[in-house]
Amino acid sequence: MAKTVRRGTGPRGDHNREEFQSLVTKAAEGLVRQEGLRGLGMRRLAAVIGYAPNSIYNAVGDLDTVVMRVNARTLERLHDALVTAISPDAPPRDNAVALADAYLAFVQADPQVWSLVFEHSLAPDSAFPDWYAQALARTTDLVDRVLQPMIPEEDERRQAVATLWAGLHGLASLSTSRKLAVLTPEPPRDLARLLVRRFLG
Amino acid sequence: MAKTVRRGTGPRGDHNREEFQSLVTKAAEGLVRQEGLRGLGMRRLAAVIGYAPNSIYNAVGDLDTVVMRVNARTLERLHDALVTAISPDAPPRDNAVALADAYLAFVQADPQVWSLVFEHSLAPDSAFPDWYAQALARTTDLVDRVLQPMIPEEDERRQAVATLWAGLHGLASLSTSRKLAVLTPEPPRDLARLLVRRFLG
DNA sequence: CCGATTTTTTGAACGACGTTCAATAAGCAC
DNA sequence: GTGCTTATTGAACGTCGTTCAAAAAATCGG
Repeated sequence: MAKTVRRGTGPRGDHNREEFQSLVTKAAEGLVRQEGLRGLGMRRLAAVIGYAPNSIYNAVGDLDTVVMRVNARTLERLHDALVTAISPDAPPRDNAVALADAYLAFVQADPQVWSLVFEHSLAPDSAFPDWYAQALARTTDLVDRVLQPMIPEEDERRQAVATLWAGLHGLASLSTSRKLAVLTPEPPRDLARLLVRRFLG
Repeated sequence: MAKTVRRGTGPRGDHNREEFQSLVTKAAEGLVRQEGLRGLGMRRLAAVIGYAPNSIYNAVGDLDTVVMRVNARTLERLHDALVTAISPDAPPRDNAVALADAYLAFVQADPQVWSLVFEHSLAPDSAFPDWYAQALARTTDLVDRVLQPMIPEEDERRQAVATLWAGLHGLASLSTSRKLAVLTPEPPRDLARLLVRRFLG
């Protein structure tokens, strides 16, 4: 015995790089889910996964990078949730409403993690990350495809997608920060349906 | 001489309590305007106004309180900007579009300070501050009055106000975080007009 | 006008934080 | 085994928000 005692340094061999990154990301997501952005700290995160902070710096990067990774995962999860909400043979209008419903359901089920995507503001001089733009485009493309039969013209449809997307975002954002309930008792899902129906005429 | 030398303690008599609070709020607003939420720190704020951090704690409170005060001021400024945008004898539709324009112009002119209102998320267990709800209601009431001739029924109008307000917020929010330009090259003002026009039929 | 009390102001300290440095140990190629 | 790369760590640095206790100015009662 006493052979497996850690002496403090050296690789453990428990994870390869990718596994460790995933471990860090999921642990960070859990912290945010329970206590929000304020609950996510480097030392705390390291303690949760049972490593020293430096291991996170080595394999992932600083706190901003960790947040970005959580956000990337959130966008993927949102995309998956939206995909299962639409059915190819349903009327476009129904699909649009179903997308709005799924969006708000996703946000309501995981408000703190979703909020992290927008609470975290990247430095205004740094370039917009490519993977981030792509993850966003992958999701809004879903809306684009749903609207295609209703708005065949490309530019017009792109504007409609952006506007509807922003509208849903606004409803979700004000909802999670309790600024929507102050204005009206209606659940955000009803307002989202109102928005989609009125916008699509 | 040397009579006016500060020896480190005791009131200065330069400001009464209200003036000092206003001084702190405006200095904090300036810091946020230049460097965003990350640029606002207690020690830095104290240094800017030439006092010790403790004086801010004494007269105002902790950093969260300072942020709240800046946000209250921002909502007031937004309200003033919106009031001057509408004219009582214009068609309601034009006033609605004018409100949207003024909103987005305000955000574009002061994006960092405006973002602070939504970046700062209050603790989820604490009660929603009354003055905050009132400042919000004061502003959305403007929208309500503008829509009154178009949507006479009260409940329906309240929902329309909330939805439009959230939609504008979403456009502004995605715009300041550069997440809207990724989707479409149109300036947010055009999308806001699209939203208002389509929504109001 | 003076003494007591309240209010304002401060330096110093505390604990926690993000991040970096230098050292050490494990895994790996040959 | 030997040398090299990689993972891992404790300790340190500077900064931060906040609190404490003391001191000085303002205020008030007589």
